[in-house]
Amino acid sequence: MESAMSKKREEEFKKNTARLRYAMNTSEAEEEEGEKHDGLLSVGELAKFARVTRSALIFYDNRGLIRPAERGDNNYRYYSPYQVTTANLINTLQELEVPLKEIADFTNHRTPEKIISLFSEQSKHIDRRIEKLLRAQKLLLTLNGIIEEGLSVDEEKIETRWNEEESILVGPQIDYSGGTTIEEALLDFYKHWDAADSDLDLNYPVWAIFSEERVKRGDWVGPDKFYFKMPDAPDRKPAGLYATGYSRGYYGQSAALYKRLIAHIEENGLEICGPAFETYPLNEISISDPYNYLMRVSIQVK
Amino acid sequence: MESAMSKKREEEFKKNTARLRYAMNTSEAEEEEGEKHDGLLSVGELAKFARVTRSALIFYDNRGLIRPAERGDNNYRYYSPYQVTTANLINTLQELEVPLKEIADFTNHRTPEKIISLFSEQSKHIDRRIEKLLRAQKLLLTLNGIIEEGLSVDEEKIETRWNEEESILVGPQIDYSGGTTIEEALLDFYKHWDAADSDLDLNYPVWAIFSEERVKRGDWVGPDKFYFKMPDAPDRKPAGLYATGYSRGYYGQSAALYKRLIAHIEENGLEICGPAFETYPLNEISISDPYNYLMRVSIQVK
DNA sequence: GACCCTCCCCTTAGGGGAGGGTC
DNA sequence: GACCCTCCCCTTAGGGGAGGGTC
Repeated sequence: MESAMSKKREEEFKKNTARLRYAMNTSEAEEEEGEKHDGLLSVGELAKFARVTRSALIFYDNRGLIRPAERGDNNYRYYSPYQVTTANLINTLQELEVPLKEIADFTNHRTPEKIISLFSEQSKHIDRRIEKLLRAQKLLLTLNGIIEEGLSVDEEKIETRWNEEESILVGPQIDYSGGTTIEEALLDFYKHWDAADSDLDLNYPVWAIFSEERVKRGDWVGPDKFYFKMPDAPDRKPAGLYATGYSRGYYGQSAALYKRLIAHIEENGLEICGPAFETYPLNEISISDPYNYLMRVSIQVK
Repeated sequence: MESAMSKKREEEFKKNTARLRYAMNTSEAEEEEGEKHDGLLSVGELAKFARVTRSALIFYDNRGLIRPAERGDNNYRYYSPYQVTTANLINTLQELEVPLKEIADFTNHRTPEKIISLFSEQSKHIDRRIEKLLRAQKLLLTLNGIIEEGLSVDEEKIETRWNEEESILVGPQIDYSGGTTIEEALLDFYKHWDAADSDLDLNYPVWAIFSEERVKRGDWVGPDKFYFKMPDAPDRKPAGLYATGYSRGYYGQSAALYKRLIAHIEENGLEICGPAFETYPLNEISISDPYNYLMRVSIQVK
């Protein structure tokens, strides 16, 4: 590694070091005979400064990532304090999930140009990772909001209330003509968005819409459309007056709830004026027993 | 797991399903004899929708994370489309580095309360991770700026220019009275900040200040203070006129450069009016040969 | 031909000793 | 007593086959 050129520099360096020792009031003899390692660090010490474990440093030594500046007669590792920088750099790259092999490649053949391109690539990578984390966070908070609502609700009562607009992503009209089952329709829904936009976050809950006409007909077996309940989506569940009720059961066991809702609507002299939204605030995400999911149906009324 | 209560619900469910089959125009016989798995997914299909590999799903099955809804007579795995949700949730938690064992614990004993606390804990965790990433990014971009400057510079020329203020973090005055070496002083510098603030980012480059008096005396062996070159730090390298020169060599081989700088200052009728800042734009981070680091000395003049 | 099944071996980045020597 | 050394075995989350059966 060291060229003839740098051999020359090394000699010059030793002269300088001698001068330095003189200035620092230490002698070469003192340093060599007693095997002192002034200003050098043991593994444990470097570990402390670089905030890694001893075993990690031994591992890095074996992998050629940071070789100790010296080995004592006792085979102890002695590191120069400048190696704190190197250890820190390795840590930073590790945090960014650069594999050790790549880090070793870089540190063993480093040039300013390579380092610049490594760093700016990693910086872009950080941007992408932050975006991903923010997306995941939005998902978690959305799910939490839904579950909290599910817990806070009076499951027996049917109420008619004003609901605000909600951001949703609605899928295509479901076609049952070929004997399609609900499960197949749900798969088609996933396929639809999977094909449409590979960047879409398919992790949001999928719920169902029953058209006004279908609800009035008393046909609440298969929904008209599925939709994602997700923020920043292009579609809207319209604001308005909704009669809302709850029930426990598995997906689709909503017939009794629809009947109760319709009875309530009639008793209160209201009229259905929009689709029904069938949602599952407590489903397989938070409930083990599949026959105990909490469903919620809201029908737009006036 | 399934209680007596839910046994009853299951029966009810089967009645509903029968109704559903009727509505959907399929018969029970058709489903049972031919071993059709309508609306169910094979491993490969679920893998596609959930955006994981087949082997990951097999692994999850073995670990009890997602068991297929059914096994065929051929021992094939068949998943319900609702399990896409579960798979997605597992993915999200994995991205957040929740270990599989913990995920399994949660999904096998999930309750709404546990899920809420898991999600909100993870959400806070995301905040912390984003902070860390932004810190790492700031470091990388700072280092890149320094290296780029090192590459773009004319190493031969000495120039006197106006420099803007720079944000730095200055360590304590170095005491050489006990025969302290520079290496030991550097260690003390790290120890100082390590003890002072455990949250400090010690990964920024460490450079040296030589006081005006020391420079004028021609004593450029040991610096007066070390400092971190870092953004958002409390101290300042003052704005002003600086004579700046470059040289190649190892740490501390700066004597010749100081002499050239002082000669330049005298020739140009300038006068030293502040400390010298000795920095290493290209050091072990980007250069392999330790005798070829690029150093830069700036002396404040008027 | 494309999928699916069950082994079985391999990988990354160390952690945690055991057994023995050193400051 | 606190550190350091070199083995050596173990872990997580699968990936990549081999060898054999299924749609």
